[in-house]
Amino acid sequence: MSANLEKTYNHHDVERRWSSAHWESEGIFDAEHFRVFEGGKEPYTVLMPPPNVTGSLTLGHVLNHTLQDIFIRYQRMSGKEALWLPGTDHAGIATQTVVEKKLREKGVSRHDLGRKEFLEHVWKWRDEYGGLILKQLRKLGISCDWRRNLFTMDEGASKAVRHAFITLYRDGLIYRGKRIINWCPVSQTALSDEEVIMKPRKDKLVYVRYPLTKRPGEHITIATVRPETILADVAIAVNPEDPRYSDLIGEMAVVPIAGRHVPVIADDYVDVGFGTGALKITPAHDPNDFEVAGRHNLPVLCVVGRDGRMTDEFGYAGLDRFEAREKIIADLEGRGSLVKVEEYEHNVGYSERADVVVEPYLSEQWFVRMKPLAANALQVVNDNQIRFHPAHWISTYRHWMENIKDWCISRQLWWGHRIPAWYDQEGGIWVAESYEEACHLAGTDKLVQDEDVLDTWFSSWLWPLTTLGWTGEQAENDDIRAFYPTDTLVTAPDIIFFWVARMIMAGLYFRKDVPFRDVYFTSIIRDMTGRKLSKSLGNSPDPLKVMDVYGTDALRFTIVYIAPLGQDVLFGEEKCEFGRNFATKIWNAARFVFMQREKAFGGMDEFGCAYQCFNSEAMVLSDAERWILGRYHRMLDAYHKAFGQFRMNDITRIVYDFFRGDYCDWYLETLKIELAGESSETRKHQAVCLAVYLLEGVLKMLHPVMPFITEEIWHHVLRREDSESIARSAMPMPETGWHDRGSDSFELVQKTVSETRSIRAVFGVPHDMTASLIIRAPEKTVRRLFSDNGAVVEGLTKCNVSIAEDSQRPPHAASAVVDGNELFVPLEGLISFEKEIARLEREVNSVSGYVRRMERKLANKGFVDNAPDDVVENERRKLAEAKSNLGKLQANLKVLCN
RNA sequence: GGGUGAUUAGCUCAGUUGGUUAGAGCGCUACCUUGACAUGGUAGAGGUCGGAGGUUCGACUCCUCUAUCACCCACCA
Repeated sequence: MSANLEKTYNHHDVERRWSSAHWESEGIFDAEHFRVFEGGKEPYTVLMPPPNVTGSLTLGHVLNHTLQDIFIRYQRMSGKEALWLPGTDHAGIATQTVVEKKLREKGVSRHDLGRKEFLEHVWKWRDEYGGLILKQLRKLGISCDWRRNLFTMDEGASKAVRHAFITLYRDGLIYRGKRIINWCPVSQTALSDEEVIMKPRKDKLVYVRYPLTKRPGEHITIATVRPETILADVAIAVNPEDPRYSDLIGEMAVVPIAGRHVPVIADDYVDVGFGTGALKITPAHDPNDFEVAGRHNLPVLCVVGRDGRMTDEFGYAGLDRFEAREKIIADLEGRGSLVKVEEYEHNVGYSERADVVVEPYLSEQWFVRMKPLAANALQVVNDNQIRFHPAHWISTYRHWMENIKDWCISRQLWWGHRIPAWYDQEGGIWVAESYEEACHLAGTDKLVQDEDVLDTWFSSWLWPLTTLGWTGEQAENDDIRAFYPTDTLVTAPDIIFFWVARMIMAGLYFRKDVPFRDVYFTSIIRDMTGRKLSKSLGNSPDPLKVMDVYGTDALRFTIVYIAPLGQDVLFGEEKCEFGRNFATKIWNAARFVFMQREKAFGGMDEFGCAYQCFNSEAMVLSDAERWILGRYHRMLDAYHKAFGQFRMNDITRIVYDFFRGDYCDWYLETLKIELAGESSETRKHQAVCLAVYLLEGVLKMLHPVMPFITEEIWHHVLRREDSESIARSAMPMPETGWHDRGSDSFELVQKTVSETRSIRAVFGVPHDMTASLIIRAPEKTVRRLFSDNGAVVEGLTKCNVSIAEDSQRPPHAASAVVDGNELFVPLEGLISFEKEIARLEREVNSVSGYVRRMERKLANKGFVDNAPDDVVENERRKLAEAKSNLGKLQANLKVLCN
């Protein structure tokens, strides 16, 4: 490897050289429990939210996994034994749907194949395509311990699921019951409440007349949006307080079309103000009606089947529920039962996956009793044993926990963990690890296993345990002892209920300890107009393409830079220019530093020797160097603090600002001048060492965000083996006290340079022309500062500098005042007096306005009496400085006006 | 109906316990291809911080009300 970098930064080469495959073979990212137990290293663990096996990489993954990688790399470099647990989720409905769709293209349904053969197809599909997302994640450069990759259907995880189910069942927290659940007519399975999305929808509110049995000619009118369920009506309900209907309570009414005689009942549930104040009761097709029916001992009739088609005996059977609705409205009208139809917009539940209206469906399902689990899970968050970032998610979490309902965990699918329950011929339920065990318990071998599988999240909620090898019966091992509880969970806020809350419950229940300490909720990524990214909108850029065009580091840096804690992110791939430009800048700056190194030292060996002995404390520093070291340590301090506060976009901002604004724009520019000057060789050697030292520090700080480019450059800092990694190097720590060492005196030089450059630009002094700069500095220390930095000022302003305590003001000069020091740039032939007068007048106005405000402030007794002394003192000092500057500005203006 | 968050320059956003004349990137204007970098440099124009009130010596920052937008939760047919 040559000592310096290639002239042009090529991210493809760099990413190829330091690929995930390279590090996997070196075992660089592997974490071991013995290093915790015997090596005394502190553990740090991140749980990867397992992506769906059906998935491919989205920008959401990019943000999410980059953040996790940043945490992991940072902690690894901070000396912890950092473990990142990867894996994939079997994603029940999603995967089954994908495979069924593929089969359907060949004209085969899963029922044609049968359960066993269908599952073979799913496994085959998973083996073939299931690794795609992990491959893509590797491209992102994330540093997991890939040896521990877990799939939620692996044997260990499956064992854990069975154990969890059995334990909860024995503890009375899982039960089987007949309830109204959310039914997806497309996937033909039950869903949990969380899998139902409420969406506004326009429907018809239909007013229907029900004749009263014993009062010929009289009737009661109800309003419904689901007229097709009239066929299953078992009562009419009114509010007991409603005077309009009080005399009708106890009467019988006739259900149109069905001809059924049903009672008029009174129930508080009915809202007097809605519709007609009378409500039809259809227990099988509405959860509220089901409850009302329970209170009044009413029968339950069902007219909609599992496929969303009618099953009634009134001539609608086989019709889709929405077709039946239209037909019934027409039929009601034909019979004269229809009063009127109103347009009505209301919220309707849709199936998350299939995006169809969910059918409330009465069926036998398995449920988890959530209230007892929620109590502890809420407690640990209230007690700060688990911290949310940003913290405001606690109120959302709390609200859900306090209003929690039982969790429907059975799914009428084939792909998933089969429910470990068997039924005997009398209908008795036997929950056991295996058929054999169930037979043993039941005392018979005539048992049939429950056909259903478990909700995917029933395995996900055990993820913190199963990834560490917990199977329930095998509840203890070295990994769990070393790494549980895990530390940081990074996840999108939309699965706070699905996953985060339930993991907390499971951790507390099965391990008696929280599953993690900190939860970082990532931003939701939107397009530039604020819309959510989605495949159907076509507004979702392909991250792999973005990585290819701009570079993986550029994408990682950009997305973290623009993603503040707790805020949505508007992303357009052109934003990655920002990260790409920064990467290029780093490359070029490093190349420059290495060039200077080569000039000063010749060979890498000579440099290596000097660099390894280098100590900035033992070096005689220039003002610029003292300043940059002060800035460096201040930045380091801010950087580590930002990590502590989970302010991830701050860390990119902090390093970016330092590197661009301070290191490149000022410090490297002064370094050029220093090295071109007359200093001794030793001094030049030290200057180069310092430049490399600071560069290496910045590389380490950037490494968690930009792993590839920092790795490449780091390998050029010294001779290093390919097996070595910056990822295993030590993160620099801040030293305080640089402020006291006068690190800010260089700022006066900077201000002087900027003012002088401004004058040159405003008056159009040609670039190749050397001008003069006269500095009138009343204080000796300041004159000393300028004379020490004379070459720097001359180099950066392209002016010959002269310094004096009280020099004559040249006649044709532009002027400026910096901290009480006057700058004169003689511009014979170039100066426009009008321009200069206008410029000075603007400045005088601005400063005198400031002075007036400050005088008013300090004349205010309330301020002087109430504000802290140091604040008042500071304001006095500022006023004095401004007044002194103002006086000098006015004097210079006066000279011009005469 | 309840809850949460946002509102600062043309655009996208910083502004961490209230105390410098409110900052950056992109875009824009002018100048510059100088031996790290035009994916760059230097200089410049451009906001009074959604609106109204209040607390305070002092408010972009705290409180109240209000407007707009976004998201989450909620069984009124």
